[in-house]
Amino acid sequence: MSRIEDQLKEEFARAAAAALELPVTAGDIELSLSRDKAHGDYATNCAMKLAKRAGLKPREAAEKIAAVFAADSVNAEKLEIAGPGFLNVFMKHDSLQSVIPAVLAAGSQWGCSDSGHGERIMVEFVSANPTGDLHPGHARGAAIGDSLCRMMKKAGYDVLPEYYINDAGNQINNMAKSLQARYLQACGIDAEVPEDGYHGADLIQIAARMKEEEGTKYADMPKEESLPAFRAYGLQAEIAKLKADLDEFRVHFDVWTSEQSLYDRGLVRDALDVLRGMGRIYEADGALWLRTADFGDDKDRVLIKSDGAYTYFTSDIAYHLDKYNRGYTKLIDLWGADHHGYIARVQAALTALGLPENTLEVEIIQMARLIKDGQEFKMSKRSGRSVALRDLMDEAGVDAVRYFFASRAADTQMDFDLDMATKRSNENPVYYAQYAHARMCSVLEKAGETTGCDKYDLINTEKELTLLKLMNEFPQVIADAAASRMPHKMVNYIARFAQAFHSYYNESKIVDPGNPEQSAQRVALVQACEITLKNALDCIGVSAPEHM
RNA sequence: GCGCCGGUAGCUCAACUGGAUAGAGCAUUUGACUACGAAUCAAAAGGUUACGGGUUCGACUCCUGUCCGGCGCGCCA
Repeated sequence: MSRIEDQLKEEFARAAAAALELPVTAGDIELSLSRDKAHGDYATNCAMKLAKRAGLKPREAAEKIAAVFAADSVNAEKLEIAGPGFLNVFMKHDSLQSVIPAVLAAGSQWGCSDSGHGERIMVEFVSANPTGDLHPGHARGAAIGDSLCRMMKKAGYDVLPEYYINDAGNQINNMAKSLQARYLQACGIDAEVPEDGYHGADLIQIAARMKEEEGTKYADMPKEESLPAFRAYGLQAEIAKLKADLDEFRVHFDVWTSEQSLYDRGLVRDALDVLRGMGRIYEADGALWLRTADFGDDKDRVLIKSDGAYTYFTSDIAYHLDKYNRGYTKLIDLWGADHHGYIARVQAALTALGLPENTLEVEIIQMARLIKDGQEFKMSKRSGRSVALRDLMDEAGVDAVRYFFASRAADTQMDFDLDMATKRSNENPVYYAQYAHARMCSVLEKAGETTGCDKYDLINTEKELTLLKLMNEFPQVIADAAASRMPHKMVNYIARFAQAFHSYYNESKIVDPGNPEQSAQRVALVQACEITLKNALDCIGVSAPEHM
């Protein structure tokens, strides 16, 4: 897709192999956009990388490669050796210009590639317990996970986003008891939410709706007897709410898997049988243990407690085995930072099951502190006073929240400044990018219908060439962000691209009746920019408005 | 005590996974609306990359020691 970069890599590989007499492939060549125009358009450090293997000094290796590099074959103007051994390529303008018709032809598909080679990947994320509202940490995971899935699809992976519903554990009983208390309160009966229950406001609303729909018939029942009804009602209400909130947040899951269903379908028992057959489990202290310590965990872990109940760990093993058995060779899990201690034991369990190394890849989503009025906004489980995803969406809007969460690397703690996110002004970076898009649309509107040009030889100012290079880079940026699981790289790209366009816009008159040929070419350039920026924003699920 | 993540400009964060002079936004200062949208642009200022040692052509990045912050270490989920 990124024709120029691929061609350059191949030519460098050929030249290096011939000059240094080493086996070098295009995959070994790192190519980067030069930041300083004195360093040309593209640069590679391959001479320095290969020098040691060739037994040469970096500079000597660079000279040898440069001597056999065929600049003409890749439409390059010239090649220069610089600094300790960098090879800088200066491209002919027409090779950069050719990106414009490529973008116009590809349209909404521009940026897609097959760099993922159709690899089957399941991405499991959010997976919050159905016991309350989604908090900022979940929102961060949702924004990152969904952006990742969007980009992996564009980069040619066969990706499946999935949500795991923890509907089988004690926490559901606690939720049921809490809902029961709220229901009784709604019926005017004195009742208290248990100490270890859920105190969030959402259960008050659910209780009110339950009373409305089913009346007060549970008020007179013994608590034990009515509990299953609260459990069932609460579960479906919480799950429906999760789906609605995530839907509004533009986060989509192809599959929702229920933990309880793993038991119902016998998958937990099956997984246990497999482990038993492999001799990985033993009994001690009345419980059943898995030998995770043999596979890198600190100690062995309990699968069945002495009271006969399964642990969460056991169903989780069954779940991951099921994912694998469904044909996914790569399993990506996004977990909150407070679960990082759990990684070693799950990895150990999968190794014990005989799954290939590195089948499971856990990405840790670090905490997000909420800053309001310049101070940290702490949330309290007890009072149920906390900020939910819904609050964030209401206050700041989906675009701003998604953009902000996607803009930071997942594994670093971050502050979410509500005051800034709420501002609909230039202090908020998402508007900068969206405004660039609106401006492009505005220009195109003024220009009227366009069909592109035969050539783009008049697109050659410095700022125009910058835009061309950025567009050339786009498919590679998606592929990189997907492969490295770093959606924030796309946000960086968006910011750079918007900046380049704003700068160009202020410098140049685009629609100019007095200069029809140049005008037509520039309009086509803007059209290609609009497609690129829109597709880039789509990678992180942010809208590209035509007017603001 | 052990483990994981982090410490970069006044603040919030980047840095193409070892590359050239460490970059953006906000805040501060200066200039630009009689051109397609000023939610913009142009420019200035701001740094011993927590601290020491090591590895090499080259270190914010890798190794090692110390200090600081967050999180985790259950027959909970």
